[in-house]
Parts: sequence; C-alpha cells; structure tokens
Amino acid sequence: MGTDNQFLAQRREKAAALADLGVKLYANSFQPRHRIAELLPSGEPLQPEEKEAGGAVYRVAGRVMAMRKFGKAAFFSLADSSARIQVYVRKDTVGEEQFAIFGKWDIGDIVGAEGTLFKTKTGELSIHAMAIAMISKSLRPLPEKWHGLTDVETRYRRRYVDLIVTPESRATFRTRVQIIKLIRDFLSDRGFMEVETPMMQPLPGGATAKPFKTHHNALGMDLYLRVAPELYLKRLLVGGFERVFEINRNFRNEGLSTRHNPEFTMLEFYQAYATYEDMMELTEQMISSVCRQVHATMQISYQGNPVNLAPPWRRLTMDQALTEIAGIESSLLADDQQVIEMARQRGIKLEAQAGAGKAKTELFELLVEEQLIDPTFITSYPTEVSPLARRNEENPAVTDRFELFITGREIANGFSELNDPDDQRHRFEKQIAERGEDEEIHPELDTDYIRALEYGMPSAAGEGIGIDRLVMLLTDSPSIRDVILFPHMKPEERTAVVDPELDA
RNA sequence: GGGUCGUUAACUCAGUCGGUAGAGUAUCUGCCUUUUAAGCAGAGAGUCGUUGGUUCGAGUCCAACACGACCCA
Repeated sequence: MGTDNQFLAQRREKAAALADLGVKLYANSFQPRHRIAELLPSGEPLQPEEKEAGGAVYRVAGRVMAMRKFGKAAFFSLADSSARIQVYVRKDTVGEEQFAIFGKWDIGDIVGAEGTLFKTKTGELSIHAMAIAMISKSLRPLPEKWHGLTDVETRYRRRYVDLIVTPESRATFRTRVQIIKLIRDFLSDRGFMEVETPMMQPLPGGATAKPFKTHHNALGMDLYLRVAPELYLKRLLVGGFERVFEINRNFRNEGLSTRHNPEFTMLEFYQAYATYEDMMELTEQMISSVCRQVHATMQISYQGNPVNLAPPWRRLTMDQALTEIAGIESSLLADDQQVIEMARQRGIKLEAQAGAGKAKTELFELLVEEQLIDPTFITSYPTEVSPLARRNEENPAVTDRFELFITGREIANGFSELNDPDDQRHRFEKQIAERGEDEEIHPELDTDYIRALEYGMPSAAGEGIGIDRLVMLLTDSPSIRDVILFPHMKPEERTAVVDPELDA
C-alpha cells in the first residue's frame, strides 16, 4: 500500500519490536505524581550543572515533543497539560536494557519519566531520568517542530493535532472555558440560577431563524432543534423563578461564515422586576469584568485595532445612530415613506408588507453597524422587528430594547419583556401573516406560551449574548471556527486511499 | 448563490518559457554521554486535490467538480 504509510509502517515495526522486548505499548500502570508545572519554580534557582539539593525524585507523564539523541545519551522534551520540561536519559543511568527500549521511542509517544532535577550547562532545568516508561505508542508523525500546523483546514478538522502542537490554540480554548466560568460565577453571585430547557422543541420559537428539523420515531412527530431558549426561560419566570440563565447551544439552519456556525453557544438570562436599562448596566459590568479578569485590562485589541471595554459604554437610540453616524437628517427619519424610500434607494430589498421600522433597521445594519467598534448600546428598536419586546410607554412604535455592538458585530440583544398576553398574541399573529412566504421559517402560534402569559408573568427583562463572538473578541480570534473546538466542516473527500487498519 | 485565491512528501514551502519532481524539518542507517531549530555522513519517501481536455509531452495551459480561505449577496 504505500502512500500515507511509510511512517505508519515504520512505527508499527518499532511498536512490534518493543512488544518483542516485553514493553506494553498501551500500559495503564504508570501513575504520575507531579504535574510538570510544579517542578519548574521549585525552591532556590539552580545554577547551571547544579543538581537540586536533597535529590527529590519526581514522576511525570506526558507527550514526547522533541528528541535529541547522542548515542549513549539523549534529551527529549516532555509536555503535559501544565507545561514542558526536558528529560535527560543516559545509558549508564537507566541501564542497557531500558536504553535499548528508549531507542524505539518516537516523537509523539506518551511516556512517563522518574528522576531528579538538575540544570544543564546551558541552564535548562531538566529531569535526569532514573526510570522511563512507555504509556501510549504514537503511530503517526506530528507536524514540524518549527512551523507547526498552519493549514487552518487541518487545524479545524484534526483539532487534536492542533491542540498538541499549537500553544495559541490551547490558550484560546482555555480562555474560552475561563470566560464561561466567569460568566456563570457573575450571574450566580447575583442570584441567577442556571437551568436547562429543551433543545428539541415542537415549535421553534424565540427568534426569527431557520430551524433544523428532526423526527421522533416513537412519537411519530417532527421536532425542531431550538433556535433560541427564550420562550421556555420566560415560562420559568411565570413559574416563579425570578432570575434564570442558560448557557447552551442554539441551532440555525443558515449559511456558514467566519461569524456563523450552525450550532453556537448562547447565554440567555432573565430577571423579574428589571428593565432593559438594568440589563445594559449588568452587561457592561459583566463583560468588562470578565475582560479584566482574563486580560488584567479593559483596553484590548482586536485584529490590530484598539477596543476600549471600560464602562460606561456609549448609548444611542437607533434614530440617533442613523443621524450621528450615518448622517441621515432626523426629519427624514420621522417620515415613514421617506425611510422606506431611502432603504429602496440603497438597494435594500423589502417585502411588500415591510414597514418603516423594518426599513430603518435594515438601513442601520447597512450604514452603522460596522462602525461601532467600542462597545455601543443601540436602543429604541422598532416594534415591528421586536416581536417579544415590551413597547415603550411614550412611543409604542419602538420597544424597550437594545442591542450591543463591539468591533462592528452584534454581541448581545436584550429587552424589557412583553408580558401582556393579548399584545403577544396579536404580534405573533402579525408575524405569522407577514412571514407566510418563507416556508423554512415555520411561524406557528405557540399557544402554550400565550397560555403561560395568561397566568401572569412578572415584569422582567432578558438578554442573549453570543458566547462564541464574545470569545472571539476576548481571544482576538478572526473566525468563529477558532473558538469552537470542533467547528462544522463539510466531509473530507474520501479517496481511494484506505487506511491499512481499515483494510485488514 | 456570485467573485478572487489556494490545494505539490508526514509538516512548512519552492517549482522559471509546457520537457519526465525539489528544499528544510520529520523519518531510516552509521558516528556521537549536557543538547536544545544539536551536529556530521549517507538513504528512502510523491496518484503534484479529483476527473476530463489541449499537446509529441501537463505540477505548469483549458474545463468541470471537491475541499478550504477571503470578499460580496
């Protein structure tokens, strides 16, 4: 067979040779007693060629990342999840038999080592191995030690390899975990309880988006993967849980891009007796404090451009943004026909039923959005595009809603919740009437949600934050695929080359 | 969906005017007991994304397709 397998064949030969020498290739008996990071700053710094006083014995395990052999001695670098350290192996220390076995080791093998600490001539802290052990034999070569893995497609498809060889990638995903933990802590500290609501829903509600459809065999019914948890979380407000949040996946059956993955992680939270203004306050505090805890500063840069996350953040109504940033005269914005005409002139395609609110929102997206680099709350969204938000008491054409933009991207969306069941029913019905043409978006009246509101939902405000986009911002990642461990990829083309292990 | 660019050894990349495939790392063999992108000497490794076409001859030119990146809708 050939091609792929010069390396596989060589390593299998070595593996067989090791087995002949009585070495277990996939042993489960080596127990490390130390993480490598624990050894690094131990006590007083050693001088070059000095051994650690007391000669304490350390026992570590990890992956062989580099190997430098010298006949009867060798250095290899060993990486565990905490750090890397160099291990020095000498024939006269480990013995002839072990040294012969060591000769069959490869870069990429997972191994254990036990020994004392010393510093080499050149000043690198190292373990002088007294004993070494094979833990798991690697059959495939790792990418090059110097350039690493730069092909983004391979990095996404074989994330395991990326994580082995790309420190930045490991750092990004550690930061992601940290960010999510900080958000959980932030909300828990403020009395929010974390809940899980259905991901498989009979009616996909809570957002205008195309859902994935699936089927329950035993029930003989179609189900949809959720596009948002919103309507379930608000049912919990009805139930008396006054502060709830959920961090979990949503699914949208739409295009892929550097900012869109079919499944993505959303934080949604709801607070009874709060308004959208409280939510803006909370959001400012949450994101800026997460940033400070991650980066020790609120002045960060994203893709080479500075971003200042220090509160307070700018707040503009949509009309103000269109006037101040897009330069549209405020008198024009007051005239519905003029707004629709402006949108048409700019090439925005509007459905026949679309009103000025929709047109205004489209103009905003076209002319303003990407210019909002430092965090900016945009408020007073048209009621027409905000079916779940409470109307403003002075101006019922707009809602008590905001969206947060950073680096030109929508990061969060929040509003005072509509809790009038009759108004909600009317808006759903209007929405259904207007979306009739798009068969992929299934607008159906969620009568149970209306029924829940009829029991009475406290006044409340809620918000959704796109976690992936927030992580992109805080890890300076250009693509959503850089912050999702296993982003969706089209299948690799299956060629005639068959892996030998599958060909047996 | 449209446009541009990319796909060559395990990895990172060259490949001129169309003339039979190159480097570094990695691997293998030999030497080497403090190296660290170890060193020295030698060797092996390729369906040039896939399928067609043009040509005496295609990694190179043309077309379609696949996958990816970027831009646009």
